[in-house]
Amino acid sequence: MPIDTQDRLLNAAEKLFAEHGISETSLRAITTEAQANLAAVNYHFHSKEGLIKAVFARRLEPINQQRLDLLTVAEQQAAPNPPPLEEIITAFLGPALRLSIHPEHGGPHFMRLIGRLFSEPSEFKMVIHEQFEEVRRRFFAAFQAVLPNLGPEELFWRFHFMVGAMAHTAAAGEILEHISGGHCDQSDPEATLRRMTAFVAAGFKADLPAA
Amino acid sequence: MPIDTQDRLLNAAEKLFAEHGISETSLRAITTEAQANLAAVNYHFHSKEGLIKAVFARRLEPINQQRLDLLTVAEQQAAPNPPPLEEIITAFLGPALRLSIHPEHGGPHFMRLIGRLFSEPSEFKMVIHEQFEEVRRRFFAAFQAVLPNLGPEELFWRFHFMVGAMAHTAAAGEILEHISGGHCDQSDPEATLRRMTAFVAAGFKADLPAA
DNA sequence: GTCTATAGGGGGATAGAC
DNA sequence: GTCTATCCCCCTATAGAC
Repeated sequence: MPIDTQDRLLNAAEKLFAEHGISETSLRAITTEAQANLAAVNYHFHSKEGLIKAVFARRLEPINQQRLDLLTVAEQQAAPNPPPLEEIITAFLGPALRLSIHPEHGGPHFMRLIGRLFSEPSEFKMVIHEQFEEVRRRFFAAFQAVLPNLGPEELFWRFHFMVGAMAHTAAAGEILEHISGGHCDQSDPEATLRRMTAFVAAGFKADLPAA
Repeated sequence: MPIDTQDRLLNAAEKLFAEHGISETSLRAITTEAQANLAAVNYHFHSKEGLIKAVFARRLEPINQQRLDLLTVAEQQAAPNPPPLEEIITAFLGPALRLSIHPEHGGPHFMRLIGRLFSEPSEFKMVIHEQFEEVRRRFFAAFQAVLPNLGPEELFWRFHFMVGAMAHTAAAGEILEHISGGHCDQSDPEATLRRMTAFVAAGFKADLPAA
């Protein structure tokens, strides 16, 4: 069955935004890729900005919902204790890292987009940060529960470092394989998830640096 | 003494690129900010692309040179043993994180630019990756020497995670203070360096994840 | 070296026919 | 809902006077 024009536009925009950047992608390029008419974007999304927001909204909500669900399950299983650190980290990183093997949820294209998102100019970021509000709050509380010896400042920094490792990996795309001389294989997201979780968990558990 | 037109253009471009993004910044905005004529960019740098490359070249070479120098010193001090892990990490992260307090070397503007660089579209990245070639090679070897139990694949991934934490922090700018509710203070780069080093060093030393 | 003026192209958005 | 045609703006780059 054929895909709706609206979805073809979203798919084309997602792909081209990820490959060339948002500002670098013209509506003309998008409508050509989607085999739609130039005016279709304005009809369906009112403007380029409307299209951009729609591209992100379509994917972000499910990912963040999945994160919250996984965290909830982990918390219920461990109750009344807090869930182990590694499980919290996996609940956060997993849904994002697994994107690459779910073409029906954007696959590698959206993964690169989301990785790049964090370093976009501030105008774009503001819209998106609201989407992460609840996720940040819930996970922050979960981290505090298993790491009671870390103050909020230190904890926030470590959370930030984790997001950096994740975003950088997501944004890297196939480039990573090239610069590593073939050492880094991204085709298995579960393997990447295990590596990243091990690294990040150790970082969270690190001794406080000497002041 | 007044500053050269060429430098005013580089400074203006650096600032505006960091604030709004490269593609989003027009030569008109740059020449206005620099109080120079529109044609000046083409006269001094031949094209917008020439200006972009000049903006990066001016700052990247000194940073990477400093990294190599710090690594060399650490290696000489520790010889014939490899330098401790923390010193290698500090040699890599320090020159980048300290940028923010050196206005004469671009300060916070270039810091945000360099952080964003890694997630720019591939066209920009290719030019830049060559600049990092030697740094990557030397540091990779240094890491291998102190962490002989890690295979090249695992080591490359951890190197990658470290770069992610650094780039994400650099790109975040003042946003970080807002979203952390004031918890994260970026005004002291040495404190950030200590935090990041502690986190990353623990990550490097983490046990291998179960396959 | 620095300016004005302009060429020449591409962009987003919209009106109005179908 | 979809198309064509077009408006109007802003962009980069350059020619040529000073």
